[in-house]
Amino acid sequence: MTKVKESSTNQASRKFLAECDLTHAVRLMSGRWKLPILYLISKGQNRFGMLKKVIPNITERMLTLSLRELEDDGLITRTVFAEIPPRVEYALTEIAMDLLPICDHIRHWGLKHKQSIIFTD
Amino acid sequence: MTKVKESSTNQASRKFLAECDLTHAVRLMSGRWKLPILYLISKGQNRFGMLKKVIPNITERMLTLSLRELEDDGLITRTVFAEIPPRVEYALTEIAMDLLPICDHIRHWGLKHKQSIIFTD
DNA sequence: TATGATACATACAAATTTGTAAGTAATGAC
DNA sequence: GTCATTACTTACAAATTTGTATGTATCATA
Repeated sequence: MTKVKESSTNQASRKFLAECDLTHAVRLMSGRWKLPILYLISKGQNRFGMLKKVIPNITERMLTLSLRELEDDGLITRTVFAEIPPRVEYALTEIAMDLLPICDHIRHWGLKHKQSIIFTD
Repeated sequence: MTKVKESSTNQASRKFLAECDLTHAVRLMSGRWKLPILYLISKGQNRFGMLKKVIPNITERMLTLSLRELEDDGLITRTVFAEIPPRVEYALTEIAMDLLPICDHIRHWGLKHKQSIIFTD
């Protein structure tokens, strides 16, 4: 969620893990607000103000940071319109749209997992 | 990776997000070493020492913490044998095995994403 | 000239995750 | 009695992520 910092074991293993396609992918989804944002954009909530309204608890700062990261990771595009007051629209990229059906699988598994825990504890 | 701390906005939104099956699921996979560990256990690397050997860069502390969390989350089981030197074996739970095919999807998407970035930058 | 609307930016602080270094416990082999 | 083996634990520190509070820019409208 921030810039690259100094070199360290931390950075080294991050790089190492990025070589694996799986951990690379999971890292892209890993910010707290990333997937909610992606999902909502796909549902038409494609402006800063809209997202702010529909995501409870998110702060403007985190919304900004998350949008920037999603953009840097090639998951959303950002279009600025030369209007006042400003208008900026976000949209999913193709690769992000490919992620949506996988998210359905993950969501389904998440529910199953919740239920499996109820019956185990 | 640690205990529950004081109440805060942070905790509040974590709880909120856990209500969503998708973010709940992603959170389970989100530790840096979680999926590598799960994968390796599924491939027969089911002891502490084995995992330590085959996962470059991981520290004993992180391995311990990750294994504990996976256990707490119901993704692996831990079996202690009454031997000296100690022998402890880990195994995937059923719900964790259900995750494996989904991981294949995610991995495949991760590769596609990497390629999409190469051709865009 | 002041206000509102929109989409941010910035300085700072708290919470969380990850890493470093050293130590523990049990016991059979030497 | 010392050592090796295995699977950890603990105190501490660094790095990363998330949150709080406040400020900025533009221009049309009142």
